Amino acid sequence: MYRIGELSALYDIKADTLRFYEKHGLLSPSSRSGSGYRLYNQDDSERLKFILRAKAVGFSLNDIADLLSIEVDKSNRACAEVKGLVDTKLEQVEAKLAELQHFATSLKSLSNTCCGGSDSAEHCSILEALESSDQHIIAKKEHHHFSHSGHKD
Amino acid sequence: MYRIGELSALYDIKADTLRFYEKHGLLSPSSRSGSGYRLYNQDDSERLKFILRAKAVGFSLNDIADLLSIEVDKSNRACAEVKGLVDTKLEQVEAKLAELQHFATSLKSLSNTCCGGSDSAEHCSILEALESSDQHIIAKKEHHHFSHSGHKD
DNA sequence: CTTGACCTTGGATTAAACTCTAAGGTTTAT
DNA sequence: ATAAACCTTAGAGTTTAATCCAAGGTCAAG
Repeated sequence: MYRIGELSALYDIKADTLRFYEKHGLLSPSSRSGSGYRLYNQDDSERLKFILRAKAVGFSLNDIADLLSIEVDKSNRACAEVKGLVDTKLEQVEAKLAELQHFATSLKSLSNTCCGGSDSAEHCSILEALESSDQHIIAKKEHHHFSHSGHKD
Repeated sequence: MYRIGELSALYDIKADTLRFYEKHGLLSPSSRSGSGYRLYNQDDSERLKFILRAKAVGFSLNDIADLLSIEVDKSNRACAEVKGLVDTKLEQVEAKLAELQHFATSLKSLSNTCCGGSDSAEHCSILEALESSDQHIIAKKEHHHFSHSGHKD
């Protein structure tokens, strides 16, 4: 069991951020102490890790709320629906993956080819390195507000 | 040569966004028409594609400005410095890649294992699927304001 | 039994990244 | 030649995601 300060320290975020996520239905502590302190368990911590991961790779809190709703939604029904949601997100993730692999390749070739030592950096251009890129995968976001869960404290 | 409306249509963004990027030193049209219209060439278009790609995978405009500065910085000096910048970004990209691969794997197993048809979605939990995750790569951003290039129109 | 570091709330402020408005100039189509 | 659909600018407004503040309750150490 973590208190808000402990959990926030664990992930190097502000306690305020945790309260913010709670207010917006992303992460609620599984229990409260007698005096009302938030108490987060290991599952809560995993969920937070998930949120931060997803955020780090460019998903909005809206997107993440959608993803997390899958967990809430489980048990006996709407399995096809769930699969649909997952597959949509999977497509987005794979598009991002393709982008990133492209980046990584470009950056690597930049790092290797051009900057071997104290040589001239004549061709140090990311755009040059990327010039052979032609998938325009650039993810279009659908943005439906994520405050759809009536949490209001 | 594209005018602002053409280029923005090409990438499904607002013309305003292009002006915004210009104001913040991310992308300037290579020329102007007699009457002052912005005229973007193919290189400008490539640069924009790069910006949107980077944005889509979670880099801030600050980060992107850093990346693009590599291009500006080329020719004969500061090669080690450039390499340092590239390698830093490469680390970030690879951290994001690892995150995303994790996501993709989890989502795939979710899609395959659990949701064959109209069965129970009892185990449809992303968190369950992600439970074996233990790298806390969650990128910490350094945020130095990106309006360091004195473009002011 | 009080000091200081925690915690609570609601509401204000910030920063990044757009997005829009107002006031006006340009271009193309009828 | 004039309307519709572009373009220009400066500046205000919006959204997202925090982050801070004020007023106060809680708890462990001296």
